[in-house]
Amino acid sequence: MDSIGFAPHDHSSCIQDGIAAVDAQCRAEGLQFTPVRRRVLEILLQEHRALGAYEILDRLREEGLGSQPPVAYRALDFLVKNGFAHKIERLNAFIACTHPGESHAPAFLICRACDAVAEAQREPTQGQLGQAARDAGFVIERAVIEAEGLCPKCQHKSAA
Amino acid sequence: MDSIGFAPHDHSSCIQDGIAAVDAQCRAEGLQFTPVRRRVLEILLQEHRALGAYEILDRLREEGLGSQPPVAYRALDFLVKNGFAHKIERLNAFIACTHPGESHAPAFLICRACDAVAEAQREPTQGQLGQAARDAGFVIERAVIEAEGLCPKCQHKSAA
DNA sequence: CGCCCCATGTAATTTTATAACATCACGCGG
DNA sequence: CCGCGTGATGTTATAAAATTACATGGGGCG
Ligand SMILES: [Zn+2]
Ligand SMILES: [Zn+2]
Ligand SMILES: [Zn+2]
Ligand SMILES: [Zn+2]
Repeated sequence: MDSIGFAPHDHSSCIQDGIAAVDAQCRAEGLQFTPVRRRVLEILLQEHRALGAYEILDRLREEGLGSQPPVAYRALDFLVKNGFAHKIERLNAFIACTHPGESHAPAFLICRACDAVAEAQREPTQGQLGQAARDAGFVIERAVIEAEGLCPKCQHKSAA
Repeated sequence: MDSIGFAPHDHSSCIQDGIAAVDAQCRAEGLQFTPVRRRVLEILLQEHRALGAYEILDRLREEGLGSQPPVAYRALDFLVKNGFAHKIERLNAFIACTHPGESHAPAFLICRACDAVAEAQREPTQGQLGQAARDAGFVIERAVIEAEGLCPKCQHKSAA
């Protein structure tokens, strides 16, 4: 289970690679990667933090790409449904996927101080949750795994 | 990691025992288990499913116990803060705790067909999530673990 | 062209949650 | 008993998040 997002990195390639990967996958699957959808993904990719739908909508509005809530929600629905973005339930907010195209059982580490969010990959059926489900005879179709706490950077700050 | 909620059981004792346990803990810790708070907990205990704040508010209103949103939200805040109830982020709804008083790192199994919710206890620092956090240098303070799927009963129904 | 399918534009509304301020009850020191 | 602080409630208003419903537009295809 690896995780990115707290470490320094070439962030412009996050954006370029993210768009490129999604663009490729859309072509492959016959999905329409329209201007609004592309722009919303770009906006999300610019941050390693979660943005609220209305925060995204504000940016779209500034650019003349749409001004009513459904515009943002529809683009986000598309991205989430196809695994290009994720909703962080705890925050009512959305984040670009850092592993687009891959299989997908994400978990999130959310820093309460700087709002950074890292995405980690899990093995769905393994671990405590999978075991608890088997014990209960429950079949998991989808799981929300969101941890809140302090990222390495903010731990050092608060220790000072 | 055990879980209750999907199995048949003496449900009236769920309610009585739940109230009694919380009542005892409030006495012990000097917390005020007021009528509204007690009634909200009773309402939650009557179901092994999550209720929205406004759903609870409706019942309070019928009983003349309060009619504005803050009444319900304040009672729920109290219950959640003290570990007597939990918020299910995925549903924007609340559920009574089935292990009041105990240490508390809950995970939830939510049936999408019948809305039943089971609460399981986890070991916070163990498992995949704990490992991912350690790898990333992240310190978890709180985790939201919510699995969605089919409970045993509803699997049989849908198989038919 | 006429049609379907999908994406988009827009208005209105619903659902969820909080802010702000007034009031009340209880306990405690003076 | 009074005055005061603290915490719970009552009430109004508003904010924030999400959806419903209906109108419009553009591309592919027979
Ligand atoms: Zn980056
Ligand atoms: Zn941080
Ligand atoms: Zn029960
Ligand atoms: Zn079920």
